Amino acid sequence: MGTHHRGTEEEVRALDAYIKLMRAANALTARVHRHLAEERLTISQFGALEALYHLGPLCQKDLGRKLLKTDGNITLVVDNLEKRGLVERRRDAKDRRYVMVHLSDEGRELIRRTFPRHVAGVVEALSVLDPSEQQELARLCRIVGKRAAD
Amino acid sequence: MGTHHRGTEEEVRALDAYIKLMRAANALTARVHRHLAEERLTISQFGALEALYHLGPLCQKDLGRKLLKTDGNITLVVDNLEKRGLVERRRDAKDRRYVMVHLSDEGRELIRRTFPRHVAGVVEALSVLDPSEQQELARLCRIVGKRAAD
DNA sequence: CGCTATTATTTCAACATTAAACTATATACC
DNA sequence: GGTATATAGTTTAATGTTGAAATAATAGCG
Repeated sequence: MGTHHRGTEEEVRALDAYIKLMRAANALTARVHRHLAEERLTISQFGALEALYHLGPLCQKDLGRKLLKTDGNITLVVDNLEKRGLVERRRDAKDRRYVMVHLSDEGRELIRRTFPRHVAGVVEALSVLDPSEQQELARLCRIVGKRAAD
Repeated sequence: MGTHHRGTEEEVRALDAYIKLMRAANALTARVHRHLAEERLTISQFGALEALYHLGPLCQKDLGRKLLKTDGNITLVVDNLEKRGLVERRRDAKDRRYVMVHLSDEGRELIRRTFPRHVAGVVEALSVLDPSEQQELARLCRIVGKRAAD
């Protein structure tokens, strides 16, 4: 087991699952990032572009909700995407608190080109599990994630 | 399912598992960090202290291998722990390339006090799964992590 | 022995991330 | 209508994170 802790069975079991889950997440993140690095995209930038691509223009608050990130973080990520001309900020005329983030043509083209490779990478990484195992993994993670989130 | 992508069954299944795994890892990380924040410890700092506590003094390279982090990262994390007096750097006399990192008395006391609460938090977060589910989650994550790592 | 390759660590630039303080705008309600 | 409250976004300080370049020390080998 992946832990050096001497504890009850319950503790060792929970710690082992925890560590394995974290390592799997880290390893997957690193692998996915390898793809993205070729386009000089970070994972956060890719996540933002993908959300805008699939959901259409979003205000920064909603973007943060989708990506589970803080306001300040979204400000920076959008800053960096804007610098590269991949997205455009448009202040909402009706409620001037909101900043709607739109994909630029270049951003749309980039995410359209990049997304299939991302999908292929994820499929490949998870192909070590058969379909029912993938579904079981998703089910267990959903339960754990839901509990941990509250 | 957690994805808006229109693709083959295989793709949707893999993406769903991927997203659920990432969200579970994020949520668990945030929850664990809540505990640690009370002691003004980051997750990385806690990880380093824990490794030193359970494995004894390590050089920074080995610490990085345990925590799956880069050399430069370890330098910074150890810097911050050292500033707080929780660890001590000792240059190896035989091979002066190595810096051995030792827990200070204060660091040992802190991790001894903190670790049980960490364990309790992990046990609590995973208690939504029964024992066999936890083991299955660990098994699936181990497989995915191993593949993704190479 | 002396040169080369390897290994451990540090430094640096760029980006991520959070929490907290702050600004700007809009809403609610008396 | 004016004031309190809530919401969106920005800024700042601290830490993390990587990848690449730079340092320092050792090991291998002709």
